[in-house]
Formats: sequence, structure tokens, C-alpha cells
Amino acid sequence: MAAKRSGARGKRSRRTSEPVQEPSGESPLSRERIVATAVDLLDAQGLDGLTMRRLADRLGSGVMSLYWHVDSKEDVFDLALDSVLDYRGPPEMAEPQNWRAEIVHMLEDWRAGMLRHPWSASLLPRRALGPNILGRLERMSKILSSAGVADADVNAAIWSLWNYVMGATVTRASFDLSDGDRAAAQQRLASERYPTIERSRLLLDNDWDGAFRKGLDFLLDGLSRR
Amino acid sequence: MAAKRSGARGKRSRRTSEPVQEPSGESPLSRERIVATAVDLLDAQGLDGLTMRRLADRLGSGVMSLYWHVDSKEDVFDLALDSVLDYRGPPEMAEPQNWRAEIVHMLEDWRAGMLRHPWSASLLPRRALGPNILGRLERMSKILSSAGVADADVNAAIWSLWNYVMGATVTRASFDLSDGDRAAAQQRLASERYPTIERSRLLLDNDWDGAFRKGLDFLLDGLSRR
DNA sequence: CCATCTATAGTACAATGTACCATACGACGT
DNA sequence: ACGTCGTATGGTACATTGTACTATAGATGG
Repeated sequence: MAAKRSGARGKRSRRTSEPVQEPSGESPLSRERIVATAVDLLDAQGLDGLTMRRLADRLGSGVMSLYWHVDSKEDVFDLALDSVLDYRGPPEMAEPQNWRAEIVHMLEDWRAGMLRHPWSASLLPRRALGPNILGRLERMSKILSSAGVADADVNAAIWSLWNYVMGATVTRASFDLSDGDRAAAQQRLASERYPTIERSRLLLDNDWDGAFRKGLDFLLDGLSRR
Repeated sequence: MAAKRSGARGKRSRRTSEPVQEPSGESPLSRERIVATAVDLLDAQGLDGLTMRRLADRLGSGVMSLYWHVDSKEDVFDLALDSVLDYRGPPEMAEPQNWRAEIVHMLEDWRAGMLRHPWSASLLPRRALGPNILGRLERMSKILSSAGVADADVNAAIWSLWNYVMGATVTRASFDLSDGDRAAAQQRLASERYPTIERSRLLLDNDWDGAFRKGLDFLLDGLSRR
């Protein structure tokens, strides 16, 4: 019995010699290629559209070959989620001291990245702690500390920002998926006992980006009073 | 062809005469009973534990009989989610003018209700607009308006509170499910490039309720400055 | 007494994740 | 040269799932 089930397979040890990069004609079938293709598939067909068979088809490989590189379908989901969330940092800061702008940039990028792949929001509730997410948490922690937030408050601050972004993203993505439902729901409001939100057109106000920014400002205002 | 597929079945028209309430020995098999049993099953076995067959078993009925009362499994999920979220209001307000306390109470109840049924957080990303959720939104809208929040800000305020609660709940529930993973992740922090959050023990701080309340205060502070 | 509605259930099928097995190919020790 | 082993690929088979289709039975009303 060779070591098989062990999280991350041995896989790529070291090229014996020449670093020829893939004849490009065909399929070396790597972990990276699998994840990239999974993301494509998810973008195209949604969460239910990803099946191991379809994935293998797109890769031009047999279904079971995938299982050499990944442990399970769940594993593919985890990897796909994290792959969507890497962060390259703010665009050559004009004003590197402005912690608030930096935070806002990262959080808006975060949300935008996930909304570009709406299925990612549905995956969040499962396993959220890939390396890219940890990287973002680390960065937030650094920014907040150097911005002078009290050590005792820093964790709470991180979590509240995280919570806000996650909630906004999940909500936005789900309303996006079921656009018709939302309209239908707003319809129902009229005929039933929801007069206040019916009048304020809560479900029809489509300025999501603005609302996100506004709420984030509320939160940051509250934060910077410490 | 009888009218069959039409959202809510005809079902209970009106009792012809005597209102005998169920001989209680056996199964009238109603929509309500199905949903209640589904919630039990979800509590006991988690999201993947709910299958139509198991559900039928628990109800002592045939599988296909369920489909007379519900449209699909998705439908069951929607109903189960909403059923967890009804709200009975604050406990005979001592101080009915205190809008902030009222908001906090409702949001904490909201979060607590979902955490009692951790699967509910995973369902949120799908379809979030059942009657009970709408009821809560309605109530929030009323409170905020009467608290003097500017009309232009009220929708944004609602959404930011909603976002915060949803994010906090989703996060908390997912970390709860994968407790071991979290510890493992914190382990990994040490050996890799996340010095800041490793030092602050971000993933090990288990005072979730406190953190929730603290972040909520940040947000409400920011809100009440308008 | 026949028609129609309400409700329950069995059978059957297509789709899915993946365990198990067979196989091929290169590297390497002897 | 030959067998052995690790890497990698893929086929077959199976249990499990949601649900379409169909049959059936009681109740109701013309």
C-alpha cells in the first residue's frame, strides 16, 4: 500500500531534467488545472453544474484520475473557493498612511471578487479558512494595529468587518441569483402585512454597491471612535 | 389533469363538520408536520442527513406522498429555514422607547435562533425571503424610522444590520461545525506567514457572543451619529 | 352509480460520488 | 537485463439520491 490518502499528494517531486513546459497539446492534469477548470465550470453552470464527470470531460481525462490529485468533491469546492480569493494588495498606494482607504479597498475587492463568482458565496458557510482568506485576515490585522486600534479591540474589529463583508456578499449573491423571486416578494409585500418596507421599496433599491459602502462607513465610523 | 403543480396545494379546504383534532394515533401528514420533522432531522443529522426517504420514514409514510404537500426537496429546505426564524418580539419592554435595546434584542435573538440550528446558516445563501424574515425586516424598518433615522439612510441602515447579523451567523456556524479544522488552522499559522493573527490568537478567541455584541455596538455607534 | 378530487404509495430511472481494480510508464537497485 | 516500486491514468460497478409516472383508494356530489 502506497501512501495515498494524505491530504496533499506527493505529486510534483522535481523535474528530473529539462524544464520543458508542457507540449501544450495535451493534458498533464495537475491540481491547479483541475481547480481552474472547476472554477470555469462553476461560473458557467453554477453550483449544481459541477459534477466530477463533467469536470473530467472538460479536462479530457477519466473521472477517477481526478481522485489522484484531489481527495473528494468537497476538496474541489474548498480549493475553488480559496482560489477566488487571493489578493494582490492596493494599487501602489498614493497615500500609504491612509488606513481607512486601505481597508475599504481590500473589502471592496473581496466582495467584488466573490460576486464575480456568485457560487462562492454559497460555499462560504462550509469551510472558510483557506490560505488566501488567512492572508486577508493577517493583512487586516496589521493595518488595524498600525492604525492605532487598541489591542483589546483588534480581534473584535476584524471580526465585525469580516462579518459585514460576508453578510453583504452572501446576501447580494443570493438576491442576484433569484432576481425574479425578489420582485415577486416585493409584490407580495403590497398585499400583506409589510407596509413599512413596502413603502420604502427595500427590496427594489438596487444600489447595492452604494449601500455596501454606506454601511461600511457606518461601521468604520463606529470603529474609529476608540 | 387536476391542478397539481401550483406552489401551495389546495390541501386543507375546510373541515366538513366536527373539528376533531387528529385521533393523534396516526399520521394526517400535513405540510406543517413535514416541515417540523425535517427540522428535527436536520438538527440530528445535518444538511446531508436530510433525504426524502429518511424524512418519509420518520413520518411513517411513503416517499412519494410527501410530494403531494411539497414541491421538491428545495421546497422543504426553504420551509425549514423560514420556520426557524419566527420572532415573538421583545419580552414586554420595560422601556419601550429604547430603540437601541430593541434592535439588539431582535438581532441577538435572530442569531441565537439560527445557531440553535446550525444548518440554517448554510441555507441562507440560497433563498432568504420567507415570511418570517420579511417580518423581521419590517420590524427593523419601523424601529429605525421611529428612532429618527433619516429616511434616506433607513434602507442602508437595515441592510448593514442585516449584513452584519448574517455574516456573524454564517461565520460562527461554520466555525462551529469544523472545530478541529479551526484548531488545525491556528496551528498552521505558527509555521507559516501569518505572524500577526497568530500572536493575537484570532482563531482561538472563543468569546463569540461578546465579539458579536461588540461589533454590533460599533455599527450602532456609527449609525446613531446621523 | 359514475366522475372528480384528495391523498397515499410503489416502481422505475437517470444521475451522482467514489471504492476497487487493472494498467502503463519511468526510475532504480542489483 | 530484470524485477520492483512510486506515479499516474482510467474503467467498471455499486449504493444512494431526487423524482416522474402510475396505480389505487376513499370521499363527495351530480
